[in-house]
Amino acid sequence: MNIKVVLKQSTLQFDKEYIYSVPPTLLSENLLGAKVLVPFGKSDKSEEAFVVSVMNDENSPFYVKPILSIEQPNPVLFDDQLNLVKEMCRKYSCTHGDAIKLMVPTLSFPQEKTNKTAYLNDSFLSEMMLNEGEITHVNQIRVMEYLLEYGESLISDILGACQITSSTLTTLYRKKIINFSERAYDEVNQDYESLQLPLEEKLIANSEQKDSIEKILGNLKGEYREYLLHGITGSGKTEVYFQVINELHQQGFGVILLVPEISLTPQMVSRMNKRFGKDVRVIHSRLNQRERTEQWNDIRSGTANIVVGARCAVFSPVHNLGAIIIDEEQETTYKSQTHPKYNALDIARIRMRHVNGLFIMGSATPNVETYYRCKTGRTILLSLRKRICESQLPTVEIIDLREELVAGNRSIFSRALREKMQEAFIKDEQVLLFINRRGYSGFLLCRDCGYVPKCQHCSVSLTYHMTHKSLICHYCGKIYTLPRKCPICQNHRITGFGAGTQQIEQLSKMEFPNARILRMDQDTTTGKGSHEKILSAFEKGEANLLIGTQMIAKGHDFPNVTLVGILSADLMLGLPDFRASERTFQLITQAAGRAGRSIKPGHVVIQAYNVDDYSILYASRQDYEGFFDQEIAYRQSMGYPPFKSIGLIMVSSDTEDSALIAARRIRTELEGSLKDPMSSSLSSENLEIMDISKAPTHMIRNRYRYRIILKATNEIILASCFVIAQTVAREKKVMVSFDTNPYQMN
DNA sequence: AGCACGCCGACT
DNA sequence: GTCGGCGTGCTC
Repeated sequence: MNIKVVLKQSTLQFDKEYIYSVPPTLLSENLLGAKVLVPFGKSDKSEEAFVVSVMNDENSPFYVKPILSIEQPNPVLFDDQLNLVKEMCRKYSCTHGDAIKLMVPTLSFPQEKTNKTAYLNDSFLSEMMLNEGEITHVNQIRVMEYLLEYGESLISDILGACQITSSTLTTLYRKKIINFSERAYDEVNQDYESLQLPLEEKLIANSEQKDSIEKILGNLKGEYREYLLHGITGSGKTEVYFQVINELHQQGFGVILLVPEISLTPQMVSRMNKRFGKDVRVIHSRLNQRERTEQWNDIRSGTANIVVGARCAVFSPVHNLGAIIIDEEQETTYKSQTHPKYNALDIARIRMRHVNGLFIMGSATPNVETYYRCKTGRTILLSLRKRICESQLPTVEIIDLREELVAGNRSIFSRALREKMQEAFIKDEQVLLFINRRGYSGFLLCRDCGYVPKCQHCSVSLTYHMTHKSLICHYCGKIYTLPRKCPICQNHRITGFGAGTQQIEQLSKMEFPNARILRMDQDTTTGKGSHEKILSAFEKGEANLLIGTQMIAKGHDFPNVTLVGILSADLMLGLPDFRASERTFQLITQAAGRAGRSIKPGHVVIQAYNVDDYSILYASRQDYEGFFDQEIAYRQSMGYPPFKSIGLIMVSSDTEDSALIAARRIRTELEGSLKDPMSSSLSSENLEIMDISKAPTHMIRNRYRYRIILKATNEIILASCFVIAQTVAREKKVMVSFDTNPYQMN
């Protein structure tokens, strides 16, 4: 018998289906989706491969080699996953192996039953020994940066995340910078069988929720259906998900529920556990290889058939998959940043279409692309308009910061915001202050000559970390000491600039000496569960002012918050990104949704310079429809998604010249194929090639970056452009990466 | 990506 | 004569 296989390890140039024969001794029932070893190439080197089809006819056109062995006979990939692999190759121009690696855990060597962890030495942390003299190796810096960010972590996680071997850890241990410890197996892994189930009762749905549930479940006719649950925060989308999952589960279907970031949604996970007990498995990026494999095995074997997880969980091998639900579908975390740069929304659509199931999205501020699908009838729109508890929508006030300047107020707090904050504190009510993460990270500036310290390896300003008294490059992770004086003009007036969360905290302390302040950002959320700690401390009223980035808008309900301030709502509008307006609208709407979640009326103060921008105006009125109408007109006139697909080719090399030369070559190559109708499907009708430009971050990790932006009528066109780019890159020995419809344009 | 083939210059 | 440079092309 003959089979077609694809290689786990290959490149675009030779990635295709290869035909092999199966010797009679190896014949088995379940070959489709199995993992096999095959002899490959002139030297017959043993390669890992996956069976993608079993051929009935024996008359293969060429000589076929027999496979060597069957590694895993039970299908490692289900039929719908095999289909997904093919679609991903087409859509993202990745290899079969690239796609498959997202679907199977890569447990290369057996691991011990204990979980060894490493953490930064306390004395090291307190003495702040961070300086360039002692730690010079990039790998060691990476580890320290990782541990600073995540706290105590599993060794396997560190090795994987920092791309290092254990020798680096040994060195750091010898230098007394880190320590090791061991945690018991059970601490990390729940014992699902002994998990006693105080199963949560289902709540009574209100009429809107009931209507949505009925519409979704009424359509179980074995046809593909796609829904958008459009509901403001607090309208009870979660309960709709749960009742749908419950019904499908009763009927024997499996379900995948995606959430933006597991660590921000502990309630969702615990409610799922309470509701569906031992049938639930949780998948997220903090799992180590063995934990991941265990969860995956339980799902693949059918021991559990409900999966909650982050982006990567969309590939789970769930039996009889009935639905994929994506909560907060507008979140950027659903788009992968590494090749293949898939979007979980697209993956879910492909999978559910193939199995004729349900694809359900939920959001208060849907992606423009998603809402457009509703308008064109491809997605069924279900609206939840009422908040469950009888709370009122907050009142919104827009402050023009230019007028504040004219009035002589150069503080980051407008007069109105300061007044409202004082009022709230007097009434013993709570305040949330949002700052825009992007463009707001603090950096160091010489007040005399204007010098800003930059990373030696990346063309970005270094971020000032007050807690570690150091400068850290957010691109490569290198840590620098804080200069005492300006290296250019030797002056000492070199200080922090830009309103990072830390500066805002300090300014708030000065303005409101009586406020009890909590801050939530990268620095205060190291270690597991720290998000949760800060949020619940605030919920309990241990502070009356919480300052943070968008992350404070998620998860918790704060009934005593009556005032929300957005310090600079329009910072993102200046970015060269076609999604800037959409992101601004989403930020404001989300932030506003945090005000007045109970009987007390809420108030929102939006500070901005571009107060006339439609994203700010519509957000202040909580008018999604109005925003959408204007935004979709803009997208159409400019030829942006969903009307056309944007492709981004990034060429990088260790010299400026070679990167630019390769980028030019790619561009001429692409232009050539436009004019040559015989060679490809590309034409000037379906593809527009922009000029080469320096990437906004021109250098990262010592590599120079140029980009070419493409506008095409569909994504398949882009995929063929990427193949051309890839071929040129191989010739010119440079690196290329590509992205379709990126969420960030840098 | 590897790896073999193949076609030229330098060398024991 | 042969060793080895790396340009080109193939991998069931």
